[in-house]
Amino acid sequence: MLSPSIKVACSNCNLRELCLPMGLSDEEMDRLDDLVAVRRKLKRGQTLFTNGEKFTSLYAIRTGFFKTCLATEDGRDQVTGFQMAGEIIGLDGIVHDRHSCDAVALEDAEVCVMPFDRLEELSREVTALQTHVHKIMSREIVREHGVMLLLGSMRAEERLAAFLLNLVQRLHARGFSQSELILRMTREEIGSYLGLKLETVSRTFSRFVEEGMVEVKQRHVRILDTQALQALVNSTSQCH
Amino acid sequence: MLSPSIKVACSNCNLRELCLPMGLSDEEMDRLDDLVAVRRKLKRGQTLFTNGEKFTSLYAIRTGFFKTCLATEDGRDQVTGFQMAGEIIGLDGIVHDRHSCDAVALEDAEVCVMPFDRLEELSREVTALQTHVHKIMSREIVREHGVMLLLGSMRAEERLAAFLLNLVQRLHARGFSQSELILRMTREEIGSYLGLKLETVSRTFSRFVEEGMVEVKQRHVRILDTQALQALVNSTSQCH
DNA sequence: GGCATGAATTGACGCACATCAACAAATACC
DNA sequence: GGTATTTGTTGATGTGCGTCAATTCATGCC
Repeated sequence: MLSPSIKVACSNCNLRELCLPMGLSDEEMDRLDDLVAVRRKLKRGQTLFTNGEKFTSLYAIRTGFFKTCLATEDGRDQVTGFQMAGEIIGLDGIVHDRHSCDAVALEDAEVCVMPFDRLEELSREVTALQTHVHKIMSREIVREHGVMLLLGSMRAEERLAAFLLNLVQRLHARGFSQSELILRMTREEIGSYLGLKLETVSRTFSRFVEEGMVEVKQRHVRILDTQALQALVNSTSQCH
Repeated sequence: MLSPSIKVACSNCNLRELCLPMGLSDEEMDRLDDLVAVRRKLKRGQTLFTNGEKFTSLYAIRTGFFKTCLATEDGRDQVTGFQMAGEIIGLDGIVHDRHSCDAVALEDAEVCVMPFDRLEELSREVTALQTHVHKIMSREIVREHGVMLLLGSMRAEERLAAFLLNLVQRLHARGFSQSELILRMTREEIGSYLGLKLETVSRTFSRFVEEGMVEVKQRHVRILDTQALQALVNSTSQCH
């Protein structure tokens, strides 16, 4: 717990090396602090924004875990990503000034609200910020390329292995374990993200357990053999 | 053919309503013209950039048709997009200062080379340009969301229908027919993009023909029943 | 604390798409 | 202009994952 006397600001946020203020000078960071006027707390299950809603701000996740998902009229529901502390959501809204997906908190969360017009204004003056905003958007594009590869050409085992490795890697960058993680999402949500049915996700987990690659107790996962998972991911070659 | 006396510039490019200079004043457009120092011609099959190559510029397609694709060590090859005149490619390179995919000309093509550092510089001064760059990146993110939905939850017929409709819609915005198009890519490339094998693409085309929805003669496609294709796309609901 | 509800697991079965293969058509290349 | 190569079509067969269903296990709620 932060003592109430310590200002909640980018400059003393422990995510500053991962989040927007990465690489900014003290003075520049102060200006970014001013911009982040509001923080918003969400309970598990609440939506940060929804499809069709007017776009005003990007959101930097301070704590908690989100999913973004696309729901179509005909009842399809595709999870397009899972986001954790230090990551930025809302980029989808920029094109049409409306959000084109839903962002839902998968656990109690807090976000920094960054009004986009002010962010554009500031990034016209602070080159490092401009660069960083561009990189964040580009990173998202590249990430989605990876998901397309996964959805387009991987088998269930490969998809789940890639998913787990990606999660631990990101958690590790945030100071968590390289081998243990708690899934914040259901099997169904994992399945939606990976283009699989929840039963297939469950079965694939079980197969990983049988083969001694992971331990799974509900949402608690311990990775026992990272190498084996990694081998699974880059190896369609061996399978035929 | 342009007479040699007419300067090749954004200000008299017939794509200016679709490309970067959209919504810029004359003076601003002149400044963008200066930035586009080089144009580059490519023969069919040539690559504009490849995975790992140093990132320097974004490219605006003047003429021709491209695919971007991701090739992994283990021989997988995922087409991540098809791009036509007026569209911008190279955004993937911004994050790591290296391109993370290949861009290949599917027919003879010409692109405007836009050095990214100069583009950043100019977009710090020209607000409309800054906005537009952001929108272009956001649009790409949203497009990829759509592809994820397609790959994650659609059946072969739905995927191909969505693909065809998307293509004609974009071609139509460029002044081409709403119902006729020439595919610049092979069945295999379509399949890669849609997460299907080329045989499945071929069979699905044949089924569309049987049902009178399209005419297909090799790469020449005529859409006979847009409604039916559209109905296919948004209707998992009916299929179970 | 017990009941209700949602989440996860596991099995049996079916199907959409992949795979393998043969052939036809178009295009590229001497 | 004829041959080689690439691209596309179609059929037969296989299989990975989806579907349906039953059961167990958590979690939340009076």
